[in-house]
Amino acid sequence: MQINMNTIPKLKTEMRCDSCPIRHRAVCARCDADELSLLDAIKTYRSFSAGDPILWRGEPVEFLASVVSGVATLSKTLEDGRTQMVGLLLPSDFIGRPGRMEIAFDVTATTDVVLCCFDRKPFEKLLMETPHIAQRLMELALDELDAARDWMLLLGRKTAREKIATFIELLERRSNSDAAQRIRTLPLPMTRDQIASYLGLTLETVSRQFSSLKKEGVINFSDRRTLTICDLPALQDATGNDADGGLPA
Amino acid sequence: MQINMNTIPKLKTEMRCDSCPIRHRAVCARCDADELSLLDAIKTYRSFSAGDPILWRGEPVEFLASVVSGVATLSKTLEDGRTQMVGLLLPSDFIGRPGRMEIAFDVTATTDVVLCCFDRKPFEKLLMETPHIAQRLMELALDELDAARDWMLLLGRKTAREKIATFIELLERRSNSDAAQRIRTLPLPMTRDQIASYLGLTLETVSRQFSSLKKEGVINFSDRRTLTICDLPALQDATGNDADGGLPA
DNA sequence: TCAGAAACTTGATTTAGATCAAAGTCCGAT
DNA sequence: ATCGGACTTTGATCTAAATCAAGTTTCTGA
Repeated sequence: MQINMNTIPKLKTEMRCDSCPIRHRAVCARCDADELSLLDAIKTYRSFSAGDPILWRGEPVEFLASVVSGVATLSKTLEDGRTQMVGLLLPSDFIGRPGRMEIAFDVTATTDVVLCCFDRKPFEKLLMETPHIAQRLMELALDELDAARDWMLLLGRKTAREKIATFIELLERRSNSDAAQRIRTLPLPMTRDQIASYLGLTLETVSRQFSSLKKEGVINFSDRRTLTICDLPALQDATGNDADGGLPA
Repeated sequence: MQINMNTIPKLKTEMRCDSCPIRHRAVCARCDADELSLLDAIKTYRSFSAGDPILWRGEPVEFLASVVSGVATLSKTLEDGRTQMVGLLLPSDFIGRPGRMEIAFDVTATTDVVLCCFDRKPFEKLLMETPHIAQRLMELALDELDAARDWMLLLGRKTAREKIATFIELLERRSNSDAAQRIRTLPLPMTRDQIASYLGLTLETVSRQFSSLKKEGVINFSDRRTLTICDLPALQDATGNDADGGLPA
């Protein structure tokens, strides 16, 4: 199944940027109407099914892209096959690095994914000429760096329980669930195995920790991919993070 | 000892950018002579002694800076005191985030450190007007992101031995040692405790792994802060990384 | 020059999570 | 409707690294 971003057919859908779900968070967030139309002119949508590889490590990539919908993962592998997920790509996240064709990890769709892709050459030209795009890209990169550092703390020092609680809290925070709902339901976008890979655990440990949080009434599963947070404060308490968190949004 | 970057006296040394050791790698790397003189006008050197805190988490910072010499660390702490180092700052690395006063980690000097500091306001202005600076800053941020992802793999999946070997190999790679020397000697810029914090281990495990690599003849210590790599291939083999590594430099 | 502290090493013991193993559940395809 | 495989749960056992505990070496400052 040698599908990848370079060979997948382009789908020029009719979606207008105005009504794009990630319009105000993605790399185009700061663009005005004129700038947006420049991006619009070079964009192409591509779709991937759950499980499809999107990019492979070391392979040259002709595109840069924003995730429009769905969830993709970045992962790295040691020579003997141990793998670690090094990033989750959720809607509005950006894929690719200007000025470099190769990436140092594999990108895989874990749910059905739609990408908004930009051909490298014209995008890089636009980047030079459009500070609003360059600035936003920098901001996204720095946000990812912050997230990567949070994850280093998790991987290096948190217990299995804290890792699971942090993961659930992350999904909750990045989901578009109705704000002040006390009981929140969210789809788990990955298998236990993939969650384990993200958290530096084994799938058995992930399963046990889910079971234990469930027994304590902190969470519940209506089905194994659909999670309910029954006690958000207890969950936050279990993350090991400082309670402060900074100013209210 | 409430020393920090905002209160430390500025030392306007006479060093000219031309002869600066990080001229071609730091945020100024792409600047031409004119651009360099703009940076020169707003730069100030600040010195820190080994052990000094440079910045604290959450405190507003009036400066952005490049490391000129010495080694500093970024670290994060959980509420109960467990800490994880989330970055090593070596000469040419950049500190600070345009557009945000606060940082999410502590910065500490582990050796004597000299920073080349830029006042936030004029630097951000310059950033807007000077694509060569903005581009280089983006490149540095993306390099750090790559490094952070490598470290996530290390923290999540490597054994203690692999972590130590990777760490030594990193120091070797980033040191300016004479290129094709078969036996290389390098100073360890940190204590065992700090190394443990960087690698997600305890200091005892760090010590044991050093001892074991020493017994095998892979490394040697002339003094506990001075390391000799006796068998670089064996060391690289012990990192768990792919042998390929990409093109020769 | 020496006392005390900080940094480091090494050994003994414990433990969180990995590994090994066996069922149980769900889902899509015939 | 049911078969087969992918995914998940739970239990038993093992182990790498943490923790606990002495010592030893090196550095610092009086």
